[in-house]
Amino acid sequence: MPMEKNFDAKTAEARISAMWQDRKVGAAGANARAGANGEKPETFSVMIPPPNVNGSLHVGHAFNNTMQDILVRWHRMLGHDTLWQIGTDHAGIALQLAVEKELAATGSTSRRDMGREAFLGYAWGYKERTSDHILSQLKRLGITADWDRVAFTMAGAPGDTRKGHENSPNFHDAVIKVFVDMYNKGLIYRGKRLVNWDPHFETAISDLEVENIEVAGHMWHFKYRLAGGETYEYVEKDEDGAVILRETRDYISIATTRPETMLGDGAVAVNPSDARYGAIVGKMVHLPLCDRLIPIIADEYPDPTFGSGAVKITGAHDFNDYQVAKRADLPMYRLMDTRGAMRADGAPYEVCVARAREIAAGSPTTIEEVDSLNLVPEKYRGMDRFAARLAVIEDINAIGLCVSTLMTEIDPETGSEHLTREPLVEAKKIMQPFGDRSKVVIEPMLTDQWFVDTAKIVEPALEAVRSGATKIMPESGEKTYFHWLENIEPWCISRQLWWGHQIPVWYDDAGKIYCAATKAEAQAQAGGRSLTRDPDVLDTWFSSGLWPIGTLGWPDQTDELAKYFPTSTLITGADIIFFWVARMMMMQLAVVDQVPFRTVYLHGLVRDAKGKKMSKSLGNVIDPLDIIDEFGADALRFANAAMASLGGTLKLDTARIAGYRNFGTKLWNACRFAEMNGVWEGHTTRATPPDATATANIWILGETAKTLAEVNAALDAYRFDNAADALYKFVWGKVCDWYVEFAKPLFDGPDADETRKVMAWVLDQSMILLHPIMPFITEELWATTGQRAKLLVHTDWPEFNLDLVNPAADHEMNWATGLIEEIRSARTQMHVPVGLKLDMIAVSMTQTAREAWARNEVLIKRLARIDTLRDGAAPKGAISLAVEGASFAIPLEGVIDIAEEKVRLSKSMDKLTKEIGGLKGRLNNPNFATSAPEEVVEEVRVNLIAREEEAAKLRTALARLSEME
RNA sequence: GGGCGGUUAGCUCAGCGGUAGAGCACUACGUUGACAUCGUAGUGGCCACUGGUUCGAUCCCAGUACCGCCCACCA
Repeated sequence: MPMEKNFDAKTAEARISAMWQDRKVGAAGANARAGANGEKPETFSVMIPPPNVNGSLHVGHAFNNTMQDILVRWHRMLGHDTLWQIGTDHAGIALQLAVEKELAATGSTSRRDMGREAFLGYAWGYKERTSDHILSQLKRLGITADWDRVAFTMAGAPGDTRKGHENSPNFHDAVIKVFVDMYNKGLIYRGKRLVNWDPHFETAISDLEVENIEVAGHMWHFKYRLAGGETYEYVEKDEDGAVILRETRDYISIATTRPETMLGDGAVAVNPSDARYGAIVGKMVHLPLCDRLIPIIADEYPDPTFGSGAVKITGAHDFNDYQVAKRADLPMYRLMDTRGAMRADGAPYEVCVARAREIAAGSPTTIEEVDSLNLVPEKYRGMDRFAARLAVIEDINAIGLCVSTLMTEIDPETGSEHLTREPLVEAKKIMQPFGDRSKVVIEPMLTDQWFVDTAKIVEPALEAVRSGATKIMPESGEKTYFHWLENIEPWCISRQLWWGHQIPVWYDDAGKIYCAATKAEAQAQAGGRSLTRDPDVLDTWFSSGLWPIGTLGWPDQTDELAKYFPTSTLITGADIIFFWVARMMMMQLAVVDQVPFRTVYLHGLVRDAKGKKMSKSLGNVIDPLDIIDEFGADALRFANAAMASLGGTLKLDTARIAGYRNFGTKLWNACRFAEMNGVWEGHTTRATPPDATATANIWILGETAKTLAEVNAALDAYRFDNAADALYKFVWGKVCDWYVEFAKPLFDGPDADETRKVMAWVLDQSMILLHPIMPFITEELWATTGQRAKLLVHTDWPEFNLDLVNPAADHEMNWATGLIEEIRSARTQMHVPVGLKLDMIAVSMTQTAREAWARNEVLIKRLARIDTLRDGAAPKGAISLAVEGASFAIPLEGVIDIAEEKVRLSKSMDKLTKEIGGLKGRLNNPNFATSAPEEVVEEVRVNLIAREEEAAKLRTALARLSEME
């Protein structure tokens, strides 16, 4: 049965993928070979960055998983006991968003109407669907993870259907155990803190989930009048100390980009060094629109050179103000509800403000009481924060408390100045925080949350990278890692969501905390008191932070944990170094006191061909399945490998993928040619190369050895691009372009048998070496050619070495191919018809050249389309060729254009002259000879001699041409 | 504001002390015993700019410009 011209990726991939799964290729230790003395096989383990179950995989996942699969296949073929742990992440907030969108799109009842339990049931169903799809996408990519070990970060949580992750360890129990242990060790605490609040999801989020985006905003200036009608002398000076403004004021001017928060101000702060306000520090000002007074306090925070130098302090709604308020022990009045609207709860304003006045006057209070006071005047209650902003501005302006300022205008024609008074509203670019998922403006909000006291667990994570116990690649990643961890903030881990691990904490009526793995245990602690469970769930990253040990069955001391942990390599996007990598480091070290991985490889973001971020709104999202449908998985994988240089962004260009699809076809057809010539007949797959006597055969064996060495070195250094490049150049540039062509005449000669053996071996090695990158086509070729004892995926990685390289054969092949290229080039430029066979005259030839010619005559003649070679002088009307040790002439009287030949030779001559000039220049520089290393000087000398020899031959040829004119 | 990275052929990128490489694109030719998803031969580059170190710099150092990315509390 003859081979088809092309590899049929569509049908073959599905068949091969199914076969790999049937034979449990990915199962831990599938190829594990013990060493010579029966010792334990070396292990190699990687953890997939678990894809979020909120959607489908994009090209970034394909890229990431290709690299993992290349490493895993490589190590498996090396005989290492290999584990690729696969699974998915429940993706807390992201999944909740996806489910809400689906509910909205299908017109179902909303989350709130459904209630927590029904919503969770729906979410589990959603997860089953997306998880199935994601895993099937990964299978189509050809990855050989251990499919019996699909883990899930919420496995074992209440409501778990177990569908899609039947064998996952109970991740929920592990997460809960870690929480309880950390709580008991004082590493997790609860507190009322200012956190980033997402008004859409109505939950706290961590700092990392906030994106600061520059938007066009405004800054308003308001007057806060001094209490009791007091006044003071306001003096403003310029940089040189000259007075530029002096006036009596009864107010202090404050600036704000968020006017609505003034309703919750606790003070106005000025810098203690600010001479303008020294006289009024400690005095009270009247808060506009509100029926209360607040003090002017001194604090280092305000910058006297910015704005008016006075800052309103709203402790409950601004991170800076929060710090000031804490320092000054100011009450922090929360103004908004969970949806970001001005509070409508609590007692009437009159009642609240009366109590606030008492508190300000020193009446004892509690955080809870302050939080219960609603200091939003009735007029604004229930208004959205943005509507309230406009209302506040309008109302302050109406009572004349918007600052007007002196503005200078210069008449461009007369040059005269005149003063105007304008209400001051500055247009100002402001950095506004947005939720990375919800895309709504984040509100700093004073709420009760759970925190990991990261400062207490950060040090081992820093030390592990400092000491090299874990290596981060590229190295710049380590700097990023250090910078973040050295400035780490407490990690807010509680989320007011439904989808996630519910926090294992119960409260009694007095609010006392009982943290325990189960309610029964909590109840045991609480005695007869009735308990209520904390409704919050954990940040999704808290559980994915435990991915390495959780997937291996911790806290049980499983065999896998003993064998595969710490894992070998983590391959993940540089964008989640803080979210995930740093937290895994901290968590694993805190829980099991070991680093989670030896090496971290960080890669960039995959973008489209133009370098644009792929996004749904731009419509430039590429679905990896579409690419696989069009070009095959191997082409996508090869493109991924070839793009994977360390660092930077990666642009995915379909033209490039098409090129690698073509590469697969090229390999396929080379094998087809070999098959047609029966090279695999009676062939047994062999580890050692066959003996070779023909130069071309000796040469290609050496090239194969070089390629193996390059691929090994590249993969060892995580240079997937170099590995792909070496293989591409070898298979296309060496095997197909030259060796297959050489083999054609060799098959007709005395070396036919040897050539068949060599070709079979070389192509076998090509399949093996390419297999980690292009597994499908190579597996198919492996099955199509020869008798194979094992699947290619189970075949041993070769061990032959560079002894196979024969420098003499290399040199001779380079000479022969160089000569062929010279002849072909001359023929083309002289417009010699392709089909015309030519005779060639050896004008001069050294003994070495004669021997080289003799050994490769049949190859050269065929590839250069030369009929005969004889000795003699160059006749009139011939093309001249000069190569090492020989000069040739090809008589073409009547065929060639003398002028054109002259141009051709002159062009070569120019190039040579320039080169010789450079070489001579260097040699003639006395400093070069004395300072440069000897071998460099020698190289230049040898080079110069060779070039001058060539030049001499060319000169002769040119002179002859001139005679003919 | 701080940090990190980039600037090499028309495009996408390698190279990183010895006078430049690949793929794609482009041009010409081509049904040569596998391959037109191909072959052969070509075209195309003051390696961003300015200094410095060196016998020698695309490569090392300093500065400039432009472009990215990350982090950050200027009200």
